[in-house]
Amino acid sequence: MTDEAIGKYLSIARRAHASLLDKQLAEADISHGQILLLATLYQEDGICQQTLCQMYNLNKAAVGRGLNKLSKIGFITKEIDPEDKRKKLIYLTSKARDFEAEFREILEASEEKLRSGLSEEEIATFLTVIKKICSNLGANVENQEG
Amino acid sequence: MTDEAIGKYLSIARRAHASLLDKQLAEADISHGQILLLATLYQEDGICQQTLCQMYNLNKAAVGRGLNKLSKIGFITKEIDPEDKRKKLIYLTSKARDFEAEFREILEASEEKLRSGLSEEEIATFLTVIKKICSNLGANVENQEG
DNA sequence: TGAATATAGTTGATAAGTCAACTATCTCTT
DNA sequence: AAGAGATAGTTGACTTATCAACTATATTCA
Repeated sequence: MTDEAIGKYLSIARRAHASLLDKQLAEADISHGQILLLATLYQEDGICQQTLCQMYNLNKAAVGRGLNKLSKIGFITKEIDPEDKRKKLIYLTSKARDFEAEFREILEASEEKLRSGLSEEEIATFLTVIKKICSNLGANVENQEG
Repeated sequence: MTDEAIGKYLSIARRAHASLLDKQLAEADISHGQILLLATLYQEDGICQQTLCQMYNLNKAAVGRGLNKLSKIGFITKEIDPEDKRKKLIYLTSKARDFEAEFREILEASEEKLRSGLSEEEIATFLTVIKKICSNLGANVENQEG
């Protein structure tokens, strides 16, 4: 089990973080599965689902269902790409835009909590290592800024 | 989103790792949800479910269901603790014992894959940081050896 | 002793993710 | 142009996990 340590802590840390996010976003009717999607759309909307899959190494079914939840709370619309009718382009609604500042605050607060007591150097190494782990596992995460 | 980096990579790495483990353990009818439980029982069985909850900050329903799966494939039995009839003590079967060596090999191989290309020092820092993150998140992971 | 409370485990509802099968559209090759 | 194969998205079945409600047993304390 000593040998299993990295996998073990990935599991524990991920669950704990997801729980925290769920609590902090419960009022907004958002849960952790929608966070990466929404955060990405705040940076750039009008993208298609496949793009989101690639950015996070997420299954297309997971992306489709996550977006459906955002759609149900009126945060996004899907429009068929006129240039390729297989694709659906995802656009944020004004309701989503109104939530952006609050969303950022919540995310920043949770990231602060995660990082508390850690030095800049430790965090930098951690990020380098976890990216390498992702790539070792075949999760070719799109590098949108480092 | 730069600020969200740690949470993002925790999610990506954990999913990728779980997928890998599922593939490697599929033949044995085991999936990633049973790994921490089984690995712990190989170290020490005759413990109760609550102990497993505490070690991994896992919900008791999750532990109960994970153990039910191990029970279905004939890997464990549950016996009521004669000293406290609320508790059920979990024991490995001989079928589980027969699988131990193979299980260890699979786990070690997956951990090797995770770690490839990383220095001892990077891994040490990574483990220190992720443990700190767990504790920042309130996941008070029991320290069974470091 | 007996009532209130705490603890161990189970069950039901729900969320998030995987895989595989499916539809629809597009592209490539001949 | 037509058919084969690739790509985008949806749906169904399944796994892991959460929370809340429940049962059963233990403990505490009045």
